[in-house]
Amino acid sequence: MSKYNHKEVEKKWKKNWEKSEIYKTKEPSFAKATAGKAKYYVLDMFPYPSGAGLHVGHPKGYIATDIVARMKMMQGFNVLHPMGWDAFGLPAENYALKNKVHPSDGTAKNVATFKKQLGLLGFTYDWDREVNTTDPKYYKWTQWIFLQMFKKGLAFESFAPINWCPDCKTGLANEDLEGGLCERCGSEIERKPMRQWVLRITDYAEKLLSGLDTLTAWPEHIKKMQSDWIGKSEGALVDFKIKDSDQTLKVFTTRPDTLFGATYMVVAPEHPLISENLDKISNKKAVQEYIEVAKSKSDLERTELQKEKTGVELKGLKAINPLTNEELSIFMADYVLFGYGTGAIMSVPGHDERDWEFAKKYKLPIVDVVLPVNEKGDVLFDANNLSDKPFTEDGVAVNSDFINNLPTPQAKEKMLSYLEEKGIGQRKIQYKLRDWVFSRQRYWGEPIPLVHCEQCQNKKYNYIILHGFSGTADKNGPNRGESNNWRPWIKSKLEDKGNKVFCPNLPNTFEPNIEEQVQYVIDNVGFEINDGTIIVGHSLGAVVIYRLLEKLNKKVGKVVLVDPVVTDNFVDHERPKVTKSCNWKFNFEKIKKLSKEFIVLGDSDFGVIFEKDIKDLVENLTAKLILSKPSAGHFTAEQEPSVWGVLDQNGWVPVPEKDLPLELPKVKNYEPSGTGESPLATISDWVNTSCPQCGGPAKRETNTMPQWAGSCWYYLRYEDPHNTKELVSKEKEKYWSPIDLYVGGAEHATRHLIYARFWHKFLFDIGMVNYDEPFTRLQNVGLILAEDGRKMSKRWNNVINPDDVVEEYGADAMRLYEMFMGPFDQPCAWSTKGVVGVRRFLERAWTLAEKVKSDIVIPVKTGIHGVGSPIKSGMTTVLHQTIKKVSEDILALHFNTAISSMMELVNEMNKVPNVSKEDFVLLLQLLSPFAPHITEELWSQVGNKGSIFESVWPQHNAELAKDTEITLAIQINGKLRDTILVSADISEEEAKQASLNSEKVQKWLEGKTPKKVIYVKNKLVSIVV
RNA sequence: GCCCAGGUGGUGUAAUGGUAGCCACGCAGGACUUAAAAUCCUGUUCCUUCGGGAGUGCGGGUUCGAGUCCCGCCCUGGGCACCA
Repeated sequence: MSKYNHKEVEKKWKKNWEKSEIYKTKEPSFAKATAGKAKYYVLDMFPYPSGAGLHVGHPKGYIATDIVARMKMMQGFNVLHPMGWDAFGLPAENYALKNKVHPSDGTAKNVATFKKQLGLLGFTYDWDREVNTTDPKYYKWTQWIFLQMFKKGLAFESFAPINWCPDCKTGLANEDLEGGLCERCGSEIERKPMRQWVLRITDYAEKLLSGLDTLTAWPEHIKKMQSDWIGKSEGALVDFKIKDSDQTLKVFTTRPDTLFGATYMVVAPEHPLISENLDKISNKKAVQEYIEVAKSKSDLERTELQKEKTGVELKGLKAINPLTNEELSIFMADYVLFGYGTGAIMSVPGHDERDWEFAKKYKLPIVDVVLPVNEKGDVLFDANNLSDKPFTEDGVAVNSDFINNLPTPQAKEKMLSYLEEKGIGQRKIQYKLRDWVFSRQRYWGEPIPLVHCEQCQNKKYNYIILHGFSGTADKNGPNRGESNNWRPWIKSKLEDKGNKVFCPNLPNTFEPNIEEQVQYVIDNVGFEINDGTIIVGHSLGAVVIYRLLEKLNKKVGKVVLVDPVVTDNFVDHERPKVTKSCNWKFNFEKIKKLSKEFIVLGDSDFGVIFEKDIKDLVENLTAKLILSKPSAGHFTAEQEPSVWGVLDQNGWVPVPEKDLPLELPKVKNYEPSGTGESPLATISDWVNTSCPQCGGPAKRETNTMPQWAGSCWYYLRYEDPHNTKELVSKEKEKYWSPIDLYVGGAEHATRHLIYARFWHKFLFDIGMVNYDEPFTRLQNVGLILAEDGRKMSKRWNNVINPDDVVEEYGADAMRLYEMFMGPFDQPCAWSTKGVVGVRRFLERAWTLAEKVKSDIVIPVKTGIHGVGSPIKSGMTTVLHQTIKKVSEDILALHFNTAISSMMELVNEMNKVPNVSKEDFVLLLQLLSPFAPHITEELWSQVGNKGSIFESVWPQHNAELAKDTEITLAIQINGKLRDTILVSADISEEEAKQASLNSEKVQKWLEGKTPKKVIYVKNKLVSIVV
C-alpha cells in the first residue's frame, strides 16, 4: 500500500465532489408533499472578507459546522449549510483608501481569495446559495426592510447628540463603542449633535428581553449579556413641586419605598430646570461655570473611574418632598446623566452609594429609612446606629409613616399605589438600551432609500382630530379616557408647522351618540373638508369618522385610525354605554372610496380592540396597517411618538419599492468628508432627483447604513437566495427556519445578535416570517491565538496561514487539529507540534487499512448473552462505545473528546493482527465528518462504491457497547486500597463479598469489622471502619 | 467597583459526587539504521526508607467518598462603566 499523500487524496476527492454535486442542498418540492425529510439548518456567522485573507482562526467555526452538517447528512436530514459575505463597512473602505482600489473591486478580490482559501478545506457549502451584502440584488431587500421600518415609524430622523468618531469620521451606535472608545480604531468618542437616522429598537426592548427566556439552547452568559445590555429597571416617576413656582421636577427611581429618605435633589447639568430658572438662582455664575466645564469634558472624562463626585447647589431653588412637604435643596452634578430616566434624581444618601458619597462630601443630611433584617424578619440594628456605608439592599422600612415595618418589595408596592392614587407619580419601566443610530457618513454601505422633498414638507393641511368615549375621565385621572391624551400635544405640534387643526371636545362623551357627534363636527369644523383634509380618529372617534364620511360623501386626503373601535365588541367595563352610541352598521364599500389613503395604527397587544376587528377593518378599507406598542395601552399617553410618526410632514418620502434597489453610485472620490456629510453628498447627479410623491424637486438621503444592516437578515436569504419577488418565500422560510445551530464568536453578543433578533422580530410582526426567534441554538467558538499566546496579527508577525498548513499537513489534519486542540468554545493557542500529532493519527488510520481482511473475521461468541446473540469481533465493544461517544459528542460540539475516543479505537485496532472490514468501515464513517478526504479514499480502497457521505451514519447497539468485565475500585475510609476484575453482571452481595475477600483489604482491615459497606454499581465498593 | 466564566502534570487537556491525569504534545530510554530522520516499543504528577505518603489556586465545611457541592479569600480572562 502506498504512503498517505494528502495532496493527491484531497485533490482527487474535491474534484469528485464537485462533479457529483453531492453537497447541493436538496430542497423539497414545496408544491408536492415530498418534504418528508426532516431539515437541519446549520449556520456560521458569515465572514468579513478583509484584505489580509484568512488565518487559521477563521475556519474553526466553519469546520465545526461542517462536521455537524456531514453527520446530519449521513443521518438522513435535509441539510442547509450555506456561506456568504458580509462585505459592506468601514474596514473594506479603509483598506480601499489605503491601497487605492475602489471598495467594490477590493471586495470582489477579497471574496475570491477567501473563497479559494475556504475551498482548500473541503467544506460542504452549496455555493449556489452564496450571498453577498454588497450585491444590489441582496441589498435591495435590506433597503426594503428599512422602508418597512420607516413606514411603521420605527426609523426616524433625529438631531440629538450622538457618538462621533473623529478618526472614522462617522457617527456610531452605542453598540459600536468599547469603554467609551471607538470599537474600530480606538479613538476617543465625541458627543456631537448631528442629523441621524435612528431605528427605534427600544420599542422592542421588552420583546427582546422576554424572548431570551425561550432560547433554552443559548449559552447562559450570552443571554445574560443581552439582558444586561437591555437593562430593564422597574420603578416610578415621582413629581416634586418647585417651591414658589408651578413647575415640577420629575425624577425616576427604582426605590420609591425610600421616598421618606430623600434629603436633596440632583439634576444633570443639561437639565432644562437650570436654564428656565437662571434668574432665580443666586449663585448663577458658579452654576454657569460648572456647566461650561461639564460641556468641555469628553464623555470618557466625565465618567472616569474613581473620580470624586462634584456638583454645585442651585441656590434659590427648592423642591418639596411630596410626602413630607419638607423643603429640599437642589444640586446640579455630572454624576446624574441627562440621557437616562428624567435626567434628575431624588437623592437618598442612606440607601444609595453615589448619593452617600456626594452627601458626605457636601455634608448633606443622611436619613435611614430601610434597615437590614435577618431571615426571620428581625431588624438587625436600629436607625440611630448608622454604619459607615449606605444600606442598599432590601430590608424593612422605618421612619416612613404608612409603609413602616413593611419589607422592601411590599413597601415599594404600597408606595406605588399611594403615588398613583394621589397623582404624584406613576409606575415606570426604564431601559438602558438606546435607540440604534443607523446612519453612517461614509461611502461603502447601503444607500438609505429616502428622498427629501421640501414641497411636501411645506404643504399645509387641515386636520380634524377626534376622540370618542371618555366616560371615566373625571374619576380616574388624566391618563384614563379620551379627553386628555396626546391630542393637545399633536395639535400644537401641527399648528407650529402652520396647519389648521380642528380638535374638539365632542359633546356627551360620557354617554355618546355618534349621530350627534358627527353633526357637531360638521357644524363646528370651520374649514371646508376636502382632499386636503386629514382626519384622525382615536378609539370611538374612528366610528365618528366612518359615519362622517358616509354622510359627507366627499373624498378626503387621508384618514388615520388610532386603535379604532370597529364593532361594539371590545374590552371596556363601560361598554354598554358605547354600544348604545350607534347602530353599528357601516358601508365600508362606500367609505373605502372616500379617502386617498387609510392608515390603521393598532396596539400590538390588542389590549382593548380585538385583533380580528383590526384585521377586518384593514381588509375592508384596504388600509395600511401599523402595529406598535404605544407608550401607554390603547394610545392613552399624553405624548405618543407613534401617532406623530404617522402625521409628521417632515418631507421624507420613501423611494417606491418598485425602484429598489437604490444602487450605490460608483464614484472616484469616496473619502469621508469629516463634516458630517456623506461623500455621496458631492455627487449632484445622484443627489438631485424628483419626489416620488409630488413630482417636485427632491434630494436623496446621502448617509448610508451601518455595517450591521446586511447581517441582520442574511440567514433568511440563504433559504431562498434567488427570489426576485420577496426577501424570502414564506413557504421556504417555514420549512428551513429557524436555524438549528448557529456558530460564531461571543463578541457579537450585544451587537449582531441583538440587531438580528430585533429585525427578525420586526419581520415577524409584519408577517414576513413564521417564527419570532431566528436562532434556536447558539454556540460560541473560542478564539485561536498565535503560538506566542497573543492574538494573531500582522503587527506581531505571528499569523499562521491555513494555506501553508494545508500544503504541509493536509486539510484533514488541519480540520482535525482545530477540533482537537481543546474545548470548542474556549480560546486556545496554536501549536504546530499539535498538528503533527493528529497527522500521525491519520497516518496510523491509513496504515490500518493494510490489516483489513474482508474474509477474516475473528468471531467471538460472547457467551454471556447466550444463543442468538450477535457475533462480536474483538473490537465490537469498544467500537460501539465509540459510535455512541462520537455521535453524542458531535451534536454537543465536544469534538476534542470525540477525536480522543477515535484515537483510542485506532490504538486498539493497531494492537491486534487483523481488523475486519466491517469494523474498519465503521471507524471510517465516524471519522469522515472530521477528515472527509482521507476517509473517502480509504472507503473506496477497501472496496466500497459511491461516496462515504451517501452511506448511513452508524448507530450504536447498547447491548454490544456493554463491557463484559469491569474493574471495581475498593476504598477503605475513602482511600483506594485495591481494584478487582469482576464480571459486569455481578450482584451487589457478590461484589461486597469479593471486596472483603481481597488480600489487601484483609491486610488494611487488621481484623476490624466494617461499620458500613457501600456499593456503587459498576464502579466501586467503599468500606467504612 | 459590580456581574459572568475559569484556575488540574513541563504543555494542550480528560474526568454523570465514585480508581485524578484519558487522548495528545514534549521529554527520557530502547528497537531498527553505518549514522540521522521517520517509524515502532517502554517510561513519564511529586516525594519516598519502595511499605507507602502527598496532590486539581489558597483556607475552611458537607459527605463513606469532593477537581466536581457550600462558605471565605487569591489570581486569570470576559462583560458593564456613576443607568438612580
